Amino acid sequence: MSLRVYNTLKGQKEDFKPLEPGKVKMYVCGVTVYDYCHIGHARANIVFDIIYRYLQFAGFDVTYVRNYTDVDDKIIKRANERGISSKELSEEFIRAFDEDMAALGLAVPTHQPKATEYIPQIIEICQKLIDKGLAYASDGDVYYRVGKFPDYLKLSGRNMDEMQAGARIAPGEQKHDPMDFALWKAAKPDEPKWESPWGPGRPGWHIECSAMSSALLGETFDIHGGGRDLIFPHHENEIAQSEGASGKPFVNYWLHNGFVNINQEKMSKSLGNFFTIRDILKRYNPEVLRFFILSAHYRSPIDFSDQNLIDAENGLRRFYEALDSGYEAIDGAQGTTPAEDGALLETQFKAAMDDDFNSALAIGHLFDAVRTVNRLVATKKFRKKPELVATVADLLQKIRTLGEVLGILQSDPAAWLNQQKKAGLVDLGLKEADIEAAIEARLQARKDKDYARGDEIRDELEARGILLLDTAKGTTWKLK
RNA sequence: GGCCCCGUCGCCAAGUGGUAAGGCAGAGGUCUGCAAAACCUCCAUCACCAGUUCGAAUCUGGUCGGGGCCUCCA
Repeated sequence: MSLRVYNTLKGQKEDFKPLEPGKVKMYVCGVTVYDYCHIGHARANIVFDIIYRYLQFAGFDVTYVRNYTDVDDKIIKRANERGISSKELSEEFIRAFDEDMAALGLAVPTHQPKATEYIPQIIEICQKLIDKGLAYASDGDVYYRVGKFPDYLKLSGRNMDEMQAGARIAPGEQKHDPMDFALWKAAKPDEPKWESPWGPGRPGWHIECSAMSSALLGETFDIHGGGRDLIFPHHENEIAQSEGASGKPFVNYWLHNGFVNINQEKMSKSLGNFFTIRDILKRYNPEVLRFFILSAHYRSPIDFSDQNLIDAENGLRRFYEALDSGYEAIDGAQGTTPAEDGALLETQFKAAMDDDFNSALAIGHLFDAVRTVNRLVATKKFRKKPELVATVADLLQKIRTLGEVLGILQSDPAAWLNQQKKAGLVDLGLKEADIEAAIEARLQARKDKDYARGDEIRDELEARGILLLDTAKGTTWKLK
């Protein structure tokens, strides 16, 4: 089974063949750093995180580049509003971004370039495009002459005539044609600026990705990713810039993740219905958010709601409870003997991920493995059956290894469950000591065969959201 | 208006020609003093209509419904 990916450029799934066998060069558009990241950013970054992880798991040597766009109209505007420099503002939000991504457990990319560190390369591309007649300087600005690039709109599948109907030239722009776009913008007063052959100015909107990707990955590379909304104009323009300048194919596989919706509607700042990652992590474990996102295919829209996150939390709990009881049951036994069930799980997992990174299907297979573990552990005289213990040990090992590819199931099971319980207690306004005291009281009542009193205590706790569990090792509790 | 996507069990969600994964919820059972968890069993013909095909959730056309891009956006 080999990897297949959906390529936006072709509109279909294709066999994935890297330029250089065994190596993958991947670029993903990062964020413009002027505000806190929202859950849409979380999805995009988590999705490409697991693509990065899976490619490595599949044996590729991956170079992963994710940029920071730290010069931009929105940054300038926001910095001016706050009376600080663009640099101060962008540095603040780069830190915030890094914190958020770390909280979400993302692997760190190979390179994380900043646009402002690539100004010379940006100017070079602009010059090359001017030399080739694909761009022109106009009153300190530089614009891309879209009409000179025949492949324009090949990614988004649009048509020039229809696009032109809606295009217009904004006041202050010096375009020859409404469809042309800015590569370089002359600096206005109080704007960050760099010297250039066309006077002091700053990069346009799309050029930095062309510059950084070619500098770090070469003129042609394997994978370019980002959200669907970047297909036009951002990625379309990147293609025009990069292929225009180099005369070579820019990217072989374009991957785009779907949106996060709120109540079936796109989340957006203009609608005011967005949640920041920080907001979410106050209420939910980061792994819950990741699990929720990975429980749908990356190209599908996903609906964000409390109920859906609670469902995800319950699903994750099933994993951790199985891991917890499984590890306890094997009591330190190692999965030295590869078992049939474990091999099957790995085969199915790979098949799912090979099919355009179908994490939802992969998780389904992991759930199957959980049931197998639970079933075996519940077998009578389990501990006296070495072959079953070995199978469970192997399965638990596999579940964790494959979980790591998805960035989940890496916590200590008991600790994770405990942390969930404690977080829930705070919500319920209860203290652990009170519960322990109630358990003691009930234990005494049961010793005295006063089951009525015992049940009464249990019912009282249940009414407050706590379930008591009688196990072989004593009474524990969990959130209802 | 142009381009594009989606509509699968009560909910979430896989499944692009071969007869519907998985999770949650629900029903019955095993276990339990009673419970909980776990396990076992059960629980959908895929918005609608018409085609293509030996065979369609999967292909084609149409209808209805929802969403996205075309302006900053993951």
